[in-house]
Amino acid sequence: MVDVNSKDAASRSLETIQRQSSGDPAKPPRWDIIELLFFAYRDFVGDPDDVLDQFGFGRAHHRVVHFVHRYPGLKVADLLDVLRITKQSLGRVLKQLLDEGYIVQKSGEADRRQRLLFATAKGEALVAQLAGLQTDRINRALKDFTPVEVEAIGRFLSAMIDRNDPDKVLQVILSQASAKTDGRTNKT
Amino acid sequence: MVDVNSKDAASRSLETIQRQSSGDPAKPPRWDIIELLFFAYRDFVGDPDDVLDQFGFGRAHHRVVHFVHRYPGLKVADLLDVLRITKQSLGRVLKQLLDEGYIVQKSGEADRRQRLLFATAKGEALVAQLAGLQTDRINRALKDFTPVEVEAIGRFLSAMIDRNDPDKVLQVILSQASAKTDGRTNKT
DNA sequence: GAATTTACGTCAACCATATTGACATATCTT
DNA sequence: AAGATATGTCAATATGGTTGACGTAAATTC
Repeated sequence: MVDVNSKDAASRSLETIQRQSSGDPAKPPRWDIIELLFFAYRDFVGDPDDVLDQFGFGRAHHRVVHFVHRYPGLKVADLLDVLRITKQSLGRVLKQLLDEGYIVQKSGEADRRQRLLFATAKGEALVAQLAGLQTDRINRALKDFTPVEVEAIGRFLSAMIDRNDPDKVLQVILSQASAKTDGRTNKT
Repeated sequence: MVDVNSKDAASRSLETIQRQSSGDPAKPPRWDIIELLFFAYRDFVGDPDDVLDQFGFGRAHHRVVHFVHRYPGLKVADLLDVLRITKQSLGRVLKQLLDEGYIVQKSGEADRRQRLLFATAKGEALVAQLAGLQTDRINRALKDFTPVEVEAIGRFLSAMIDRNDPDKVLQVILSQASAKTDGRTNKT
């Protein structure tokens, strides 16, 4: 069992630490958000795992096929920026997805060195299935929230993301997110 | 570059998929939340990485020492529930943290088979430093939010977590989260 | 009190996913 | 023609996860 004197010991050490690290007791750690994020993400990414298993895939494959599906014509270099892994690491799982027909490559027209990536119907179906599971969880969670609250949640997640990031895909996502926010803000 | 006909192709294939998988066009995937969560969590857990590197540790060590610090007297079995890994996998990183003095074990008084885990001062300092980085990001993100909005964000994260989970630590966290919510709700 | 179950540890093999470093090829840019 | 860029590939290595088997001590049950 979790020791119920947790609160006791935790808060005692907390005070000590505050002074040690920053000397600013006005900025206590956000334990609540830190831990809620951990568990929320754990369960969120856990949903697709069983399905992926059936396909003989892992989370790496999910990430790749997801972003390729969502941003058709994505370059390999873009994908590396998004996933923040090396090309060698990407290579392995990308090759599997290509070999098994979830993704296809086309040479860029303007720059024929580029390999533009596209999801096949097979790839789209897989992404849709996985996104369906995650969407169900999200819809369940948002069931009793007002549109204004939902907007605030999106704005928070968006604000948690690094801005100084030359990631093309991220730019699209953030501009879409702020477009929605602007719309709502005007209405208010 | 991300192909700018993304929107085009993505929405075309989307309609197709909706009908395929569920036949319910009223439940489009929540692409926005799905992707915001991915990027937010990527950057959120990315903060501690550099510090951990300096200590010769990885994210696995972070998770272990974090929960031990936060819930002093945590049993090994509890930790396994929280982290959802096997004892063999936990064993490796736990042994390192014990050997290097970030964590200590005590036998349970009531049940002497149990090894209750406690963070040392060294362990607490590490957790505090890492939590400081993540707290900075959270505070930055929440800077312009109203208390009501912040409460909604916590409620959302909480609602994203599986309920049917006999995890003791999680029960504490969720009860704390709902306690806060209740307080605010009464005030409203 | 003996048998069984529980909590934990450990050995060993293996797998997925990541890394660094070196090098190759085709293509674009200068 | 020279150099830079986009991608692919070979090889070695690290981290963190898995399954399976087995051991020990302590609690529980019969």
